Amino acid sequence: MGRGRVQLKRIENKINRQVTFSKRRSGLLKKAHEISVLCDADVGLIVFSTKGKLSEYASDSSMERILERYDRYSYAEKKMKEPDLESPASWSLEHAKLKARMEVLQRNQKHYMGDELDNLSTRERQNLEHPPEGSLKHTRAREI
Amino acid sequence: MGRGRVQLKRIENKINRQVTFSKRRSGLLKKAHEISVLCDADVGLIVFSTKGKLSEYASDSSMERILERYDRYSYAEKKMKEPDLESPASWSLEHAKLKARMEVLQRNQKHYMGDELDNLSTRERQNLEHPPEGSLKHTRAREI
DNA sequence: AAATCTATGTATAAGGT
DNA sequence: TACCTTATACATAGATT
Repeated sequence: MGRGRVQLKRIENKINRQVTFSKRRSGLLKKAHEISVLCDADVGLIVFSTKGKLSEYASDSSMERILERYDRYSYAEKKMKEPDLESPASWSLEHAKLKARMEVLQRNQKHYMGDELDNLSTRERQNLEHPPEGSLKHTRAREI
Repeated sequence: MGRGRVQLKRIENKINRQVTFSKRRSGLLKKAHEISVLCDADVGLIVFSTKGKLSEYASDSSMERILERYDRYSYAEKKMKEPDLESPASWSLEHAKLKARMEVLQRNQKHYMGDELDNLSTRERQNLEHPPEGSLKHTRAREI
């Protein structure tokens, strides 16, 4: 592209790497959007820069919903292939991965439900249990 | 691209849409890979076709790890912005999303731990509790 | 670091096999 | 259906500001 071929290997010059990242990231996000619109595809794209900054794109549905769909699909796929009971080692690896992810989510929950819940007024707690009309609508907007 | 401009709207012709999807998907996956290598970025890409078929790309680290990182980042970001205690409605929306995702993961866990655990031999159960050396190494290969 | 400018390399829309 | 071909649109490396 541009004035010269590109070797598919890490760009060592820090400046060039950053510039190229910025250019290509926008190109990638654009293409992700295009395929989602043109082809009616559900797309989720997550990009962490070297420095750890997050960029993301999610079609129509939110990233949250796409990741849920991904989880469900991955699970269904596993069922299809019939869990490999012959190799409990690799099986327990899958389990460990799931568990690790669970723990992250649980930690989040705990913070929300525990620590921060203490700061909420009684009224706010009631809203948690019985959310005002409309506040959850988005969550159900599109079944997959 | 190609022999004519492209309107950014859903391709109505089913055949063309499928063909374009196939071409663009491979282009998108390629670009995702390129930016990850050239710019040392951590990339996760999830694409569901109209028919619901999944395609995915994940750099070095596995998709599982990228999604964990995404969860952690999202959570940290939320903390930075300081939970908006003034609007419990939107707050409970976030909570509902998290909870929904938890439930998917919990369902997966349950299937693994419940139904299918019954089919494992005693030896295999022991491996679950005390996995053989090396079986979990991959999970810790790269801290973020 | 972001914005603009171009020469050049790529992706891909149509069409063909 | 999937793989070629080719004309054209697009993306982008490198340079400049």
